[in-house]
Amino acid sequence: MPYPAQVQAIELTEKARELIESEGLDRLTLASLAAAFGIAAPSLYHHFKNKTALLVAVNERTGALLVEHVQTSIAQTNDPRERISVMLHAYRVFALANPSTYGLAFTNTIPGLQLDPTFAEALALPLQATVAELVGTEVALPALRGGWALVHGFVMLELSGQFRRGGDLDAAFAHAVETYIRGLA
Amino acid sequence: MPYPAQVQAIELTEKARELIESEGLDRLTLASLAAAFGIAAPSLYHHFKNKTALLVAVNERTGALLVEHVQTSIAQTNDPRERISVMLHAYRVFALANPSTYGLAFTNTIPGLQLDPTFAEALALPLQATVAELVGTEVALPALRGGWALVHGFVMLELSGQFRRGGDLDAAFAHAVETYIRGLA
DNA sequence: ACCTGAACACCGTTCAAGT
DNA sequence: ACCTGAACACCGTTCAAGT
Repeated sequence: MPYPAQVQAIELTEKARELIESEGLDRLTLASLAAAFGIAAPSLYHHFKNKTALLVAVNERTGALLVEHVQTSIAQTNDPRERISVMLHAYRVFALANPSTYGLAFTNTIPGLQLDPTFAEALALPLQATVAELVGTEVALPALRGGWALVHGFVMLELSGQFRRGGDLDAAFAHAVETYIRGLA
Repeated sequence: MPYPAQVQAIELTEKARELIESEGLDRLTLASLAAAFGIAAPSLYHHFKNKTALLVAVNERTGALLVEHVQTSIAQTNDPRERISVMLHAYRVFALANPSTYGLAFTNTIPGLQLDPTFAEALALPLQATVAELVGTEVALPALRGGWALVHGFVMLELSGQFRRGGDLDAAFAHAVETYIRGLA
């Protein structure tokens, strides 16, 4: 017998993303998510295999939003060095604006939560040619990885409150990015 | 009435650290830890306020081990650039050898788990003078933070399996470190 | 002071029964 | 096909009672 679906996987994923960001990951239970749609917790198993699958979907959404945000930022300029700089800064802005879900996407304390393999590629694609232009095709990949590591590490240390000796973190980040790009020459 | 203690907080912390590394964080329950000492789970509350307090203790131990490992490495050389390079490489070696506990120390998905504030200082101390020698006292702090961000980010991306386009990761890391140090000039 | 068994709250998950 | 209440397993935590 047909039964009108009261909820869709995409809505659930988006709501879960919002709840993680507003209430914290530990406050997101299947019961609380279901309650937000007026349904019971077991109903969620018709849309996701289990809670991990739901979180994986959230991470894919986070990755897509990040890629989108970063890609729109690079239209601003054509100079190779500035393009890299703008992209790394845009990346940080997104991470700081979405601390809980960004952190979740890269955590290794919860098993089975890896981001989709195509994510890194989508992120690197618009920059690969630019970087190759600067350092040559051969070292373009390691150079990109270093830049990614720099932003990711800075943001994660920031978000876990490790920079406690004061100082302007915006300036420190800008300095780190400049230093790395200068070293690429 | 006196009752001989069957277990000490330090032993519990160390065993917890080992279990997290060998079995995974999700497999460490208070019952399993207690069972490893032949006692019951509620007994642990005489040594730790709750599970979070136990994990904080584990993180402090991880931080101490990391600082120790990194500090012994820098005795090898006196050249400023090489000192920084050696330290960053030693840092990565430790993180890769202790993936689960290193990740736990910097996760932001579990509330209340921040590392002791003195940790970052202990880590920076032996390098601060060296870096100042290279870039001046004024930018020594941001320069250090950038270096820390680079290693931390690289290792975390490595550990969460984000570098999936092949290539020699050891070489990529060495390249990133060289690039950053070159940029410090 | 330290340890225990019993009990509780919470949460992910399963399932037979409803529409 | 989708949803539900009831039930179960697991785990962190509390507590009164033991040594």
